[in-house]
Amino acid sequence: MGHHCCSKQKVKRGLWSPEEDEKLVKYITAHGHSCWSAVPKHAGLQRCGKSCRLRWINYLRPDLKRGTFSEQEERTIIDVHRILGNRWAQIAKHLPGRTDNEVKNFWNSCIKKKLISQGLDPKTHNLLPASRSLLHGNGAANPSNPAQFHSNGAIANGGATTPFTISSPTKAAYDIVTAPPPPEMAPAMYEYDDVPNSAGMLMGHDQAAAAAIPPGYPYTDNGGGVLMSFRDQNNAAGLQTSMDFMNGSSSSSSMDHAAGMPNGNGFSQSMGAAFVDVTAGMWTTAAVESGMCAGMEVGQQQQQQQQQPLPPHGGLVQGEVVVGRPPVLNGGGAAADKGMDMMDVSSVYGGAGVAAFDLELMESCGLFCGGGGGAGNAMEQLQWDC
DNA sequence: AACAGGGGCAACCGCTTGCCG
DNA sequence: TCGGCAAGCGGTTGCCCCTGT
Repeated sequence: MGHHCCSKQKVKRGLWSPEEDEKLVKYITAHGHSCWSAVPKHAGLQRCGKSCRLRWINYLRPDLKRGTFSEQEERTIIDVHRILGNRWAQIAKHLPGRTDNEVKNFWNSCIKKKLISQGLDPKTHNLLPASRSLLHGNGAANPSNPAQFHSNGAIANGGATTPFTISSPTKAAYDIVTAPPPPEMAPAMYEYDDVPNSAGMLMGHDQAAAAAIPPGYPYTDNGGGVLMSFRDQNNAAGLQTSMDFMNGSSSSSSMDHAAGMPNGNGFSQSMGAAFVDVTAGMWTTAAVESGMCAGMEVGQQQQQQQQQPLPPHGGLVQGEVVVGRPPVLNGGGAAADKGMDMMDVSSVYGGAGVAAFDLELMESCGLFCGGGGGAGNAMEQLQWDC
């Protein structure tokens, strides 16, 4: 039984021959594919339009990246899958040059097994019951194993929670990035001081380093909140916007404008859950210093990352912040209100073509909680094309 | 050398979504 | 508002190749 779209015509099925590929590529290159159902006829192929479309998207497209997945790509898939589940097309959007089919196959053939071998449920990313009991037994953690590390982080916080990380190299019009710190601050702000010990527990943050932040530095808290900066990459002047995720306010905001928000605080209010994709060191420094989030712990995904200096802007570096439920949140933070037990936020240095912020992901996570600021459902207003 | 089994990948199937008249 | 059509998407199938026996 063929496709309903091509049941009337005799179509070939199965593997594509090089000749067919050539015909299709020639035609698409010359004429594009305004209507797939018309493509096979005009290209001289005995295939249905759907088959042509699949062949083009999954195999012939010139911008496809072939070959094995890199470690970074693998991590991205795992991270995004933890949030989105089997939404392969969405996951593939975070991997330039990869198709949903490719990601799906890679997951089924490789990652799934890896996770299982690490004692993780590939569906939920939680520990499998057997592994959970084992870990409760000795609490050993391997810092070089991110998946295991996550799990131990959750356990250490007493939670049956599912932390997640986000890494979103997408083409967003607005990237949320953190401005490079002043040189004298770089070590304190960007180096991870917090190294999990052998039992998988996370050590406290380097208070001395946090205290070294000069008063008035834009990324420190302003009395219980956390500020972060948005840089409009389309703005030649490099307009920056500071936002306070705990207190639900922001300065004149290009983000708000982009989101069609007339006032200057709607976006940040919706972000009351303090979900930020911000440099982990910065975020935690500010948070810890302010004492805002007593349950916050700083994780380390890779020992290597901790020892590396601040990467050049444009690179992609992922850190991780594991945020425990704070006993008290200032300013009506939605994290406590909505029972968000734990967040695990990647930090990404966004350069050109790298979005450090993905609203779609956040929406999927239910992170836009309304924030109690009367801004309504911000996501309904945010029609961003991620 | 022949065969079986498993893994990986390309392609298909069918449902959903979005657009347009 | 409704129906038809095309595209998008996720799950599934089937083929090919590699490896072990």
